[in-house]
Amino acid sequence: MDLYQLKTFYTFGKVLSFTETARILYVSQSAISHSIKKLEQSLEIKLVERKSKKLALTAAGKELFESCETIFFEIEKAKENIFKRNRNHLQELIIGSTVEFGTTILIKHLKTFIDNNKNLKLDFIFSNDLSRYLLTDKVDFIIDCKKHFSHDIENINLFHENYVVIASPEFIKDNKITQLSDLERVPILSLDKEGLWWKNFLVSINISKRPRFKNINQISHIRGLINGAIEGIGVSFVPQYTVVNEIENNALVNLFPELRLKTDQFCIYIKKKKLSLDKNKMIIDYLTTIKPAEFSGF
Amino acid sequence: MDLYQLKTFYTFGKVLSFTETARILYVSQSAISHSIKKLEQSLEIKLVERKSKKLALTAAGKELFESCETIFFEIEKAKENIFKRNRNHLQELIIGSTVEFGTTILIKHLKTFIDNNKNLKLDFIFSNDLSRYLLTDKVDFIIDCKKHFSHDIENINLFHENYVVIASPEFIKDNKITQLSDLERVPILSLDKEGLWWKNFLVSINISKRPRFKNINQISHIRGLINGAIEGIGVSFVPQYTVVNEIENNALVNLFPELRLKTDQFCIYIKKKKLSLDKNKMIIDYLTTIKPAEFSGF
DNA sequence: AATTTATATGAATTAAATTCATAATTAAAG
DNA sequence: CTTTAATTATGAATTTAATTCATATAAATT
Repeated sequence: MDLYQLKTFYTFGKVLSFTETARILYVSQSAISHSIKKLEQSLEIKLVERKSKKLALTAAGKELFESCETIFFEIEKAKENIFKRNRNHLQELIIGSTVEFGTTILIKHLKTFIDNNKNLKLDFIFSNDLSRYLLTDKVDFIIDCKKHFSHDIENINLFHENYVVIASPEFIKDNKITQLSDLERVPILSLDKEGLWWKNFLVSINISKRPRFKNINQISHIRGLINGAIEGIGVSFVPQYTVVNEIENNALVNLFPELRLKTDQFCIYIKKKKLSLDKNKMIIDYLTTIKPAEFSGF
Repeated sequence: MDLYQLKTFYTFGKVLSFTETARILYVSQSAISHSIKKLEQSLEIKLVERKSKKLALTAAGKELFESCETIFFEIEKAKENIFKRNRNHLQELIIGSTVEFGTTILIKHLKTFIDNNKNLKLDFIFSNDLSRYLLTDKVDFIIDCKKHFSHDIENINLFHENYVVIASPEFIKDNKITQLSDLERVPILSLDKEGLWWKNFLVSINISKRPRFKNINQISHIRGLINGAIEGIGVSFVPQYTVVNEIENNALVNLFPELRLKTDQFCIYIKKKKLSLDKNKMIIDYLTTIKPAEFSGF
């Protein structure tokens, strides 16, 4: 069993595409095709189901892939052990997180950690579609409000994210917004066209009182939603921590502070095996000692 | 971390010699030297202590070697898993055992097992110095009367080996051997020159009655000791199971059947990790259900 | 001191993986 | 229902990297 063919197969198993595997490993698609074929020949068993253009692992392939998870993790661990002895070697740790949380709250709270762990190089990938980063090991772990359930993924609660409905004081005055039903006649700013972004708001309100938005404007970034509200374009719905300052400055007003809106649970999601790596232990220890309230912006 | 350099390092770690590693991997000594050097360079750490001609692992080297044990065992396991799906693939299992026990008793008892496990190819290495076969993974496990203690080696008791003092009826008559002290004036046949082979005999006898051999003849194989006794060259000391037939035929006589001689404990010694491999489980299960008495030749 | 045995090293060689160029296949788009 | 774009397969050419060769160096053994 050739170890490099195995490595190629493992990478392929995560993405199920030869072209993508080639990109990840910085080689040509042809190399991947040759490599996997040779592995199959040497083991005398089909690992990849090539029906049409869509590729999938065979039963044997799935089994071998599971073994690969262990094998390559052990290699990873061995590397960490060796590098720990190497004073001048920087360990690398890559965190994936949602864009807004990552760029503001996370970065802010990690300052101390980064200063105290000079032997650790922290990289960040901010995205709102974190699943594949986690599964393909492009990150060591992710911090996400979406759920990721799998037998080999551990989830660690961090905090509940509160949402607020916001608008500028002028907008509220001009449009005379005092109650929920008023939202039906003003522009609703949402990440998506359909207003699904407001889901947590809507499900928190009794169906009889729930406003039916008539006028939804899409703005595809949270910072856009915030600035849109500040400029008086409409009403926005955003995580509370993103607008703590704006509300304090009276640039924005929390429209319905009395409402108990559904919160999102932010968790760390990490492959169980990776929990045993020191670098992950350290930063997770650090993150879990931060009080939930600090994360939510208070 | 290059996986083939790692494999080379792992093999080296077992034998601590570049030349020997080269032999095992069927490459030149130069290749090993280059390979280990490159690995050290890529990890930026010394793995091998090259003081004089004798090589040893550094602390980092030992740590990496331990990791290798896990890594390459996982690969072994992965292989077994895949090959199990392959109907026409023969699994290989190599047993190491002492020469006499292996060539007679073991072979005899494994007949049924071999017949019932056609998908398993059994190989045997018979030697009286089994340690290195075990530690270098040249065998899957060994059956030995010598002790092998290590944190990662499991031992499983099989049976006690009884020894007997034997001579031909003619020899006994001619030399009028009736008591222990008679042994002092006849040729003593021993595997070694010094008569250490008779250790189990001597320690079993009170020091006051213990004979002091005057005339020791070395014969370097047990079968030689037996045939030497049959031919009337002298008195031999051998495991009981080796001469069951000869005693029955009256070719040999058990000289002091009333003595309670020290026995040797025969055990299976196997690297703990290997216990989880199916092929090993199967044969060990089989061996441990055989009654000790059957092993000792009754 | 001489001989044997073991490791180190740079250059030459060899082996094997990768790329290149292109065909074949299929999904997606118009 | 074409056309286009994207993906995999394949054999030959190329490139890369490991291995050998030839030899030096060093230590242990006789």
